[in-house]
Amino acid sequence: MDDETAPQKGTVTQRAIERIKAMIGEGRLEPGQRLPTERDLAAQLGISRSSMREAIRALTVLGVLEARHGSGIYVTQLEAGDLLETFGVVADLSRGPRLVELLEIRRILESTATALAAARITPDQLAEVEKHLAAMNATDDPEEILAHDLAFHRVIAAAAGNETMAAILEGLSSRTFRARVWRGYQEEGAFTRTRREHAAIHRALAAHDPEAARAAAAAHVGEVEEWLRAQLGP
Amino acid sequence: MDDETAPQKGTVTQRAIERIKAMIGEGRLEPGQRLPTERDLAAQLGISRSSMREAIRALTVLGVLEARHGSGIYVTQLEAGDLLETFGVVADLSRGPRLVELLEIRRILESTATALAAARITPDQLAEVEKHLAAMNATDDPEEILAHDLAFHRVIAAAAGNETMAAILEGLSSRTFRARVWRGYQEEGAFTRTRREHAAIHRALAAHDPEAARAAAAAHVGEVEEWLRAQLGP
DNA sequence: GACGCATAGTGGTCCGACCACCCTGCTGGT
DNA sequence: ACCAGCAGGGTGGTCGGACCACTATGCGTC
Repeated sequence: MDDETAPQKGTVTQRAIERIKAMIGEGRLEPGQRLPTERDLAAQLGISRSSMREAIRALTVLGVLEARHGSGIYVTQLEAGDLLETFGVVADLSRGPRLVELLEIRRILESTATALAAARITPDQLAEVEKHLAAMNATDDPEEILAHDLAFHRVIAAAAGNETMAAILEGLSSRTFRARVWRGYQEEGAFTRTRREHAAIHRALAAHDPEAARAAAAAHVGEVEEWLRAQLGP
Repeated sequence: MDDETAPQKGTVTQRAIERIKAMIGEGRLEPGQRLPTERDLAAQLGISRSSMREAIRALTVLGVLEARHGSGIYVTQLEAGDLLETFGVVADLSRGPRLVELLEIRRILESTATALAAARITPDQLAEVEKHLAAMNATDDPEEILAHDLAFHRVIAAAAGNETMAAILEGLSSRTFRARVWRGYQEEGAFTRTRREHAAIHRALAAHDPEAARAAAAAHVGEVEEWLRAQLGP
């Protein structure tokens, strides 16, 4: 075995990325822990600081590491939000048929999350849902409506009790993604329908009726899905 | 307005990443297209080649760009597989309660995908499912069983017709993730139960019975989920 | 004891050089 | 005329060093 001198697979930067990921996976680096300096890390792996910086940058955008200027490099808490932020990138760069696929996934997850929320939601959380519902119906500013719409679903996802699912749904509802689809959808006077659907979701949540919540959420997303499918069609 | 000279938000590298992402989002860079050279790009944005390289590396690990040594930098096809490869990183670095959450998501998506597959699967695809099913039952080598198990579900996900969902499920079944959970699960003699569940899924697919397929797949993943939940509990 | 400043250490940026690889076009032969 | 082989230029990959911007620590001062 000569793994001592020449592994030599791929670029050095890629190898550095794998090495650091492995350290975290093996538990040698705990969440929140501070890493050695860039210079030390580069020396340890026998590569230049430039290459090490590229590796660190890559792991930073993946949400695994966090660099604090003047302080050091730290492992993130490795929570769902940290790691799944990149999911929003997928939504932002997707177009055409893939947008429909993403909405289909959102429909599946959102309906399940809403059903779970119906069973588990607390009075406080329900009050917050109602707050955003009221705010959404009290204004005509599309920006404000969109913001409260996002918050409405975010609270519900949080109430479902699965942080990972909430993070994914957050990515699937990222500002640019929603804005792109919402614009055209709302231009067709879908406001009243949207309000009716939101009211139905809220009713199911308040009644703690999971099946009704699932149906209402699925219909809510499904409406947009159908509209988008028609847009892309002939 | 002085956005001409000093946007100055975040690091220059971060800004470069956003700029390139924006170019793709606005359609100024098409999938498969070749970018200017690192040196030219750096000059265009007024930054050093080092910083530009970090930005490119970051977008490379995100699956947005692809660098070919000696040839140039290209935009990927931006397909689900390219962009969601990073989803596997999440699965690899997750532990404890988050593993259960990931399995819960996999149960939801896998059951839906299997139901869709039951309605849409072609004879050819069904034959491939049977091939892996037979191969899985014909050996005792855990490695081989795992490989055919993965392929079994991969074919089903593909038959569901949603490439994005298939890519996510692929990430949720990545080698290291499955290996870590499967090892302990199978050590408890779950082989026969797994085989029975796989047979049930195949039966539902062959009968083109979506509801039966959904139930069988949900039970299949749910078994592992329950086992893992028990492992983590007291 | 609390405040403020000097200082060492860290990540952020830039530069210039060289290497490894790919592609093209030319050259030489058949 | 055609094709194989080679040589060159262009590209990403790596390296080393220098300097800047920011943070945190500790010491001195009040």
